[in-house]
Amino acid sequence: MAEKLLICIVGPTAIGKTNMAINLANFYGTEIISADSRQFYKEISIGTAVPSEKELQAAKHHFIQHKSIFDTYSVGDFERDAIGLLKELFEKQKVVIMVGGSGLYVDAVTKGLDKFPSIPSNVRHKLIKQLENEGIEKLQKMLIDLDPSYSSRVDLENPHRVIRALEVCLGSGKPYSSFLNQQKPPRPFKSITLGLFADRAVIYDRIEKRVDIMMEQGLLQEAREVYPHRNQNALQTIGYRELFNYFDETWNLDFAISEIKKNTRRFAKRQLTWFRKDDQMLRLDNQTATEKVVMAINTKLKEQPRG
RNA sequence: GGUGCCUUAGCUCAGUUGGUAGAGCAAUGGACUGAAAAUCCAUGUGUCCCUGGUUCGAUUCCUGGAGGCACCA
Repeated sequence: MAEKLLICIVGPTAIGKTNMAINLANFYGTEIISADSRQFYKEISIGTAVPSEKELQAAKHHFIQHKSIFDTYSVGDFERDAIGLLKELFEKQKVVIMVGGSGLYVDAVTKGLDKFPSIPSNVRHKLIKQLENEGIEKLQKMLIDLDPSYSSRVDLENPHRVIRALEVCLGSGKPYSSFLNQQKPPRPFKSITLGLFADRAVIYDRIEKRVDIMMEQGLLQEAREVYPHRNQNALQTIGYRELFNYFDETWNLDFAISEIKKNTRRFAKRQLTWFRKDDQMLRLDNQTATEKVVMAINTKLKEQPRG
């Protein structure tokens, strides 16, 4: 059986990933897996730049708006679902496209996460309460005690990191670090990653224009509909949080919009930091024509038989 | 046309009794294995408008210009 290939398209927000994915999917006659941690949720579409109706018809997409903001859906869930779907798709396809700006989610599919036991959600809730009431120092001490090895490596100032490690320690009775670096079974496909890039000024310009377009498309109304549920994790999302502050009357609308633009720029910068460290990536200008992209992929596959 | 005030980082401004400068915001670099569009760490980037003078030394004082604002004509 010929080897299966997953083509991943990554890059900062608003760079043109959706369009590239559709063009490649059509070229290979295949389907698209979305690896975008916010496009999963059906209640939020304008602010997450979900592909348009027309784009969704141009190629079959998966993991777009298949969840609700009331569901909890983690990277681990996504990894499991995506690998399951890929198994099906590769039965009829030689090539599948994956596209998304969430670097961790892309890595979960291509490289795999270590297996962790599932932890009851009340463990985390307790830790969050403890953080609020007693501060981070208490949690830092607990982690140093329960997992000295990991505590010497982790960013102890980062509450999310500390709480995650602690919930595993407390929920499993074993150190968080004991679950890391497991032998992972190799994926039954090879993958190649295309990184789309452009000058920073170009990216920022595209971001600003896209935010204006989102507002014209009715982002305000969409945000207002989910406003009562603002504490849901899925709504800790750029474009919604800022408008919630406007609904609160703590910000005026113009300021909220400029904050959306600023926070999107910073998000794009973080994405660039993440993707920059992948030295296997095939880096492409965001305007590269499809035929040239395909040629670049073929060249890359020849020079690097294993992926 | 006259008088007064202003010109310093991308922006708004502070400051140096003469020893080449610093805040806020913006920005930049980085970390990150089940919250990841989240979360966290670090960083001052500069013809101090131009010109000539005084001075060991001028962004600072003086001359002349340019631009801006205000008031008077």
